[in-house]
Amino acid sequence: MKEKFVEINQMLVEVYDDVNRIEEYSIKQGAFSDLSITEIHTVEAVGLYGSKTMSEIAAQLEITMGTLTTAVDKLIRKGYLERKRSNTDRRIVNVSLTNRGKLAYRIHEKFHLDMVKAIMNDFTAQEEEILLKALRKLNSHLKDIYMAARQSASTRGS
Amino acid sequence: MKEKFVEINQMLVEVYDDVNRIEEYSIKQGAFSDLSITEIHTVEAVGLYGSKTMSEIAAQLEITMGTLTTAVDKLIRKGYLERKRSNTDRRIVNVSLTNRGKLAYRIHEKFHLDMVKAIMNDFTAQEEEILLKALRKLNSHLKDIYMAARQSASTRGS
DNA sequence: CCTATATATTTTGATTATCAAAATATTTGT
DNA sequence: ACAAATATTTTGATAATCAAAATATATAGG
Repeated sequence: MKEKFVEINQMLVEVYDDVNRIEEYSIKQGAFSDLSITEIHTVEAVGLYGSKTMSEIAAQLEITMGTLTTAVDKLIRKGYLERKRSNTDRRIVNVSLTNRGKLAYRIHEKFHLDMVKAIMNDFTAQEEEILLKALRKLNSHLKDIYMAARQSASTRGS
Repeated sequence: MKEKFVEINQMLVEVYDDVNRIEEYSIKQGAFSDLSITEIHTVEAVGLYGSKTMSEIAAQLEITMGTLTTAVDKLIRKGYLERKRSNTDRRIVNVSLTNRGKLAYRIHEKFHLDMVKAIMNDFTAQEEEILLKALRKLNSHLKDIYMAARQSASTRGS
């Protein structure tokens, strides 16, 4: 029994590392080699449609706004993002993707989908279905664990 | 059909992010809060048994030896690692875990297994088996993709 | 047995990602 | 109108990383 857990853990760790490294390599080739993984993720967080505020993006990425400010500065310099002060509330900054940013978003998305397709290639429809179900469960469990950890981290000492 | 790929991709991305964050929180609590995730991974790479050379560890972690040198310096200062020059070849440095390092290793390992156990708790034996199979497949596919990317990255321009 | 070359590691100098806390600008509640 | 709250940026610091130069040691060929 423990054997199985050990192997599942091993698999998860390796999958994790591989995904990370594959993503890294895939960016360094390709048309957007001037973006780091972190930067791609910021582009992803801004999203294709409309704009988001600095607070929204920072919350989604779980980084401080200070960190985000410098990240956005650089992505604007590189031509992927746009910054616009809100007219209704001048404190708020609305960040959106430029056309170049949208292109980067779509290409990165395609890379992800291609990877999934390659993986699912020799899965039967039934296996696919079961995997999806298992992943949903796995994901929801992780979210629970994560929320609990987050909670205990933020209330410690209070 | 594409729908399913999109969801599987989404699940994988979220699992990835959650695992990362859970690990981070779990370290920041616990007895070894003076270690970062990167440092825990270095401890893991050194391993419980015997010693490894700088080159071996750097290769395993896919970082340069320069990076590793400073990482090892700090982990020695913190009492997790030991450095010893080989007697048979004075160029070689053998790195091993101290008792404190071994304890950190075991506790981190336990954290991983507990997480897997918590996740698998309400999986049926059959689901467990299928997830494991899927993970094996996923992992082997990722390794293939990874090797190909690595190859094309290292031969580009030659 | 020397010397050139190869190997293992460390040092140096730089960059990127990150944070917490202070500063700035703007809005809102009383 | 002004104090408190909110949104963001700036500042000053640290960690992780790399490539290239420097150092130390080993090995192979004459």
